[in-house]
Amino acid sequence: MACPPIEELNLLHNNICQALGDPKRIQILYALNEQPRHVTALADDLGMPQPTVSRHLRVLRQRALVTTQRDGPAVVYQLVDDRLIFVLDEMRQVLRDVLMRQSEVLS
Amino acid sequence: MACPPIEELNLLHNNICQALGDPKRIQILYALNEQPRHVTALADDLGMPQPTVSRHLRVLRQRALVTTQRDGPAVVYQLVDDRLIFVLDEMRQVLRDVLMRQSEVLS
DNA sequence: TTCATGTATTCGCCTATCCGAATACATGAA
DNA sequence: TTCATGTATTCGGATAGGCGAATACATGAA
Repeated sequence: MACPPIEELNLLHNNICQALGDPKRIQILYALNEQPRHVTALADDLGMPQPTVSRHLRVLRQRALVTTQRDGPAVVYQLVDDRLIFVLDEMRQVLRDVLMRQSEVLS
Repeated sequence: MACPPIEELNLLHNNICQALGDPKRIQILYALNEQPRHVTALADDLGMPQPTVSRHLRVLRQRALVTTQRDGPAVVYQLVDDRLIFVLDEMRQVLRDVLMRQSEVLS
């Protein structure tokens, strides 16, 4: 039950939490969980400019949350670990519950 | 397996991911999980200035991740839901596994 | 080598957020 | 009411991170 050492919390923050710091990156993670994709396919499917997607993917790649694989001139991105989505889903569930309890108190 | 609607992803981002966007706030969440505390106690235990802690707590409070309770002139903060820590621990575990696999590949 | 396709980066600007220092506010006791 | 304690906010400056537009780079086919 002890707090993890500060170095480990910084690791957690730098590698995962910071990567989740933009809603578009969360959207990209969910999209890649649904199916690995080319950069252009992601951009089309999510309605974002290609450079924007590429920049966000770089952030995710630098933090080792996605992996890449060449396919001719294209690059296929995929999630490095399904559990990232599980964790996001759990956060959504916690949020739902918290907001639910909160609205009950207010009523 | 479909992606959640963008509005829900924004909710998730605004309420939780953004709150995890500073390592000091993660530290505070872990500290509060260990034991609910006054602002000053938190500041002392974590070695942060009181206004800094207070500002971070406001962020957590506005996102409903902590609750408050008056105790004379002091204010006791506590985690709104234990699962927040479970989620953080799971993220740490995923990160450990990913980094482990990565170092195996490199060797 | 040249071109078409697909991806990554750079630039400049703008906004968000952090911090330290100072100060304002809230509570309860005397 | 006044004071001591504890908490919250404001201010200014610094930094980080986002975006659009333009451009550079990489790959494979011809």
